[in-house]
Amino acid sequence: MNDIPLGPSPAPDIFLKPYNPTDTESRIYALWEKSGFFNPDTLPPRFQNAEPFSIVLPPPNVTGTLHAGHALTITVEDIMVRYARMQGKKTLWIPGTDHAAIATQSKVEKDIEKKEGKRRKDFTREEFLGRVETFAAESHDVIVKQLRSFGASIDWSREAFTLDAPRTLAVRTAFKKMYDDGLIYRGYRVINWDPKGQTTISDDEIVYETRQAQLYTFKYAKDIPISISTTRPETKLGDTAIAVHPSDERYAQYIGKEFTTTFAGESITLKVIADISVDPAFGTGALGVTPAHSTIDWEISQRHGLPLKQVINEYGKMTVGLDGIKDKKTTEARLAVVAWLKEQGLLEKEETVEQNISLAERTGGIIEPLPKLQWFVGVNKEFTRDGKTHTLKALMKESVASGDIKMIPDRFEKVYFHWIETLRDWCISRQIWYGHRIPVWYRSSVIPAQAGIQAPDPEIYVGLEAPAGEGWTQDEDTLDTWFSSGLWTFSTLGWPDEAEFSKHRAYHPMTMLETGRDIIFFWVARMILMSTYLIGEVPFKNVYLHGLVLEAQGRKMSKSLGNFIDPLEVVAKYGADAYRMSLIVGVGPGSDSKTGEDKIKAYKLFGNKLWNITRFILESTHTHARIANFADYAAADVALIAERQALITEITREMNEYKFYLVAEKLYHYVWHTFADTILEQSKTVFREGTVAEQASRAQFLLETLDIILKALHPFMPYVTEEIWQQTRATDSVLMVEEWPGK
RNA sequence: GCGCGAUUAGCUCAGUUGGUAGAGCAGCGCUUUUACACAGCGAAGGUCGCAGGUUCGAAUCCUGCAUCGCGCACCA
Repeated sequence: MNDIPLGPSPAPDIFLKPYNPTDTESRIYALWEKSGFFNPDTLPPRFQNAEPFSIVLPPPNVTGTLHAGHALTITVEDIMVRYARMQGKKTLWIPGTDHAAIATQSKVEKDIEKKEGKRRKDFTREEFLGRVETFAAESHDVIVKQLRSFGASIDWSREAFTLDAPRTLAVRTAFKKMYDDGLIYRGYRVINWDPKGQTTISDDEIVYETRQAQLYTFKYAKDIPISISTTRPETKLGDTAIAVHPSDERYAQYIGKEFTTTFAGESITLKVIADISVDPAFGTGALGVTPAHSTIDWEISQRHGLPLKQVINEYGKMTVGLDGIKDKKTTEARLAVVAWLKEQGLLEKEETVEQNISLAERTGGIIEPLPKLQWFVGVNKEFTRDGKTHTLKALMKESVASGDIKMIPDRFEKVYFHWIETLRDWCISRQIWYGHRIPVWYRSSVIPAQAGIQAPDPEIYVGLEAPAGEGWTQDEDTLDTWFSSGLWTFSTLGWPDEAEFSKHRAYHPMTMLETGRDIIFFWVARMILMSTYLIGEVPFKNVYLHGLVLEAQGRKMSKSLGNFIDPLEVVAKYGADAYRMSLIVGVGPGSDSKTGEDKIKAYKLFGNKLWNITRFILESTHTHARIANFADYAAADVALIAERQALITEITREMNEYKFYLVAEKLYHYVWHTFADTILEQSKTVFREGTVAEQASRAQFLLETLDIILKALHPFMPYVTEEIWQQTRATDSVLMVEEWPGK
């Protein structure tokens, strides 16, 4: 197959000009798409019975356009996919986008408020969703364009969306099964309320920020002998107990006693209880228990059967108290309560402390713990399958502990286990409109979601479609976006349609899951949960986690800082190959990296170097036909072949170990400083002064080495290598499906 | 508080199972020689965070410490 005469012209005209990525990239991507090789079903025959390699793209949020982090994701995955394909594997890479519920909705809300001064409540649910969908569609189109521009060799025929019809069926099926097994339940408890977004969020959607706060120490009343400390005096109107450590002798005499007083205008009754969660060394060693407005206190109250008293509403305003407290925001009420304490002579101490405050990741709202009726996934709830008892938490742990899932780098396994240890039930209902509506219908005189716990127990129906009969109302809430993305490895393969899923069964578990280390809990863990429970197997065999892409000074890229690099601009200026190389070289799995234009520019020059190397080889060998399996190599070339082979063996091993950062660097070094600087320079002498045999040998060596370089570099720099491949032969072969040069 | 990671040339980072340090970029000098000036050649640049220990020998293994970053927990 290598017997291809190069023809009379020394090198095609295109090589007379510097390499121009812009001219090449769209043309080459079109060639690949036309080849059908992105789709495993239309790969050449030799792939059809081969071992599969499967991977899903972490679906980008339709909240805007892709950033450098996405570019890294796509680059790493495309390297994996192209390498697997060149190894002859039947390669499937599934594209898709994520509706990203709360992220997208809050983005659209902000845009509408900024441009039109309107809020969500100024629209009907349908009108508002129309706006979100329009926005999501625009984002989607840009994202798809970006994915193509990066060179992603992804199967567009299988593109999915987390909110489309097949995925909706998957979500409802999963929900129903989990509900029937008792793993999804509805419960009234203290949740994380985001007053800004007007919704609950899960524990993982909280970010912490250290701020200074005032810690106040005071008595509730003159005749209550115990002092307590708090940074939130306004919540004390909702206190129903004082907790002390069981072995704290200072307070032993009060345990079991009850005190009633009027605190800042609100009558409160406090029972003194003993609980081991209280730290006797903190503050006064006594803790005012506010069951309705603190997760920890809620748990204490559950242990002791304490009443719950809500004094703050969904808007972060007080519902009880004196004038100046009632109907005021908590921050304002706090000062009023402190003033009242001073006035009453109850305040004993005020000190400044560092405090972590909880913020909603998406909206920045300060989390207000509130009691609410919500839907949860019970991670500790036992269920039986195949005669064995399981919990979701145990399944999640076992998947990694058993080695069925391997994490790269492996240190993340420890992080994962630690997260599981502290995992609590997952709150999955959200009071937002954009997302999967909860597939639950109620029938009663009141709508329970609005009426709270006081509502009479309604008739409940959980199913794939609305139930028959009159008077049914669907739950107003939507599901946490990660509920649908948790199903992603199999909802993209046809599940729950058995016939469809069985066609793609060989691809599941996926060979690889590649994503950012920052979503190991959000996504990786949730996929493991869903897959082990619903399919009975792990979702993937390997997890490769990459780090954050920071800008040149090591800060996170963000639009507000203005240090945001638009990947499309980078591609337009330097080409996708250069951008890909800059993201890979020197960046090991899991570690954060910095990008700067200098680095990208350096790899643009490298593309041009390869271009000129090709030109030189074509010009200096055009009188020699390519000879397959050439055997008469001169001694010097035999040595060079050995050196080349050693490199290929080494990088093949490193590719298998996912050390792409090393392979890219070594190839760069070999091409530039060994092949070009040394071998090509020396070849000039060979072609000028060597014997006919030496010249023939060298010509074959150069041609063969160029091909090997193109193959080895192809996963990293697909465009320029494919372009050279196409320009240097007359056949219609496509480099993308050539065989990797090493074993 | 618990855990993880980082600390190597001005910058960004390699350094596989321990054998007295490497690359890229930037900078400096020289060179316009017919693949490429989007280039070539050359020189310079580091007591591998600190302190101990193991070893014939440690950037590499062990212990402790420091600084930076991150995660989790706490957040009365």
